[in-house]
Amino acid sequence: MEFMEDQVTSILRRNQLSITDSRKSILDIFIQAGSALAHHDVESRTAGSYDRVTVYRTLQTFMEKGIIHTIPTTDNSIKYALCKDDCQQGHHHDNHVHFVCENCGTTTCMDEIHIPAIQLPEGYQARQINMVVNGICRNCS
Amino acid sequence: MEFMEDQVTSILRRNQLSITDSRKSILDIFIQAGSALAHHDVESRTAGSYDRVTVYRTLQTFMEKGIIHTIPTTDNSIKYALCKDDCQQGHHHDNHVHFVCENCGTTTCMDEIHIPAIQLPEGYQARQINMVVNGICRNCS
DNA sequence: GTAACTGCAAAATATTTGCATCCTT
DNA sequence: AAGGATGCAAATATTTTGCAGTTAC
Repeated sequence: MEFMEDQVTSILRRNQLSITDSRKSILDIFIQAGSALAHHDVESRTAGSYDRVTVYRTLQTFMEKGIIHTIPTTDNSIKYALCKDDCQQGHHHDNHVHFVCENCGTTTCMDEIHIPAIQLPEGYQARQINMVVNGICRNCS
Repeated sequence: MEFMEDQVTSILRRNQLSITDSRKSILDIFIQAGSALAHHDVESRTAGSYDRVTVYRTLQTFMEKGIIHTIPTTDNSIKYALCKDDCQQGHHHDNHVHFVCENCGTTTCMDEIHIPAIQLPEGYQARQINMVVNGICRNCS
């Protein structure tokens, strides 16, 4: 955990969050993972170091600060992800593509792919667009 | 419920499901609603006529038969929807746009809007694409 | 020192499973 | 009549809340 220490504390500090073990640890887990994680994934990776309630509250705090965001899924699992650009630059842009691998289950944010505009019916106003692509990822193909 | 009786029984029969009160009733609820419903919504609309477990099992059965499908959401609610074309013609096409109103919470399937193609990075294969648009719907604008 | 964070206990909510009974075919 | 569907009870899983003790600043 030492390696990412600077990046982790920097993100927390920038968001006016006090630097605690659980926050550092959970944030580090996201950075190391590089993909989206469900509550359960986070919990299992902390290996019981922190109370389940702390994990819930930490995820919620990170959500409120915009450090992580949820990814829409068709099953009932809520997945959270830390998107590279958002976090390093401190501004949140939501409109990116998410890829869910049907083989390994990994969910990744494809920040670099922009979502094409679509034509909505009369009277509808879009504020945010999410695109979720299911298929086979690079590792599994 | 008499009005939709034919349509409802026809859908059930086509999917080799026995015609029971709860199935007719729940299917009718989806047809009447015209938008996506969470488990909770279905349950409250049955007004306690059926056991909660029956609702779970019925939704699962409908899912397996392809009568309804889930819609990706960013909150933890799973929403189920019956898409007009799918159900009337018995073939399932998943690639459509879903609109979630931030004001009234209604989720609708926009079957008529096709999802534009996107360019995925090397090695990724798309099988299904979901697009979820958040904004203000026609009724709320 | 103080405000905020954490852990524990417990409540509230959501989902699944087993089994006996009832209903559709 | 037989197989499948339902209701009930209960087990399991998930999420939230309150509060006392601890920690970051």
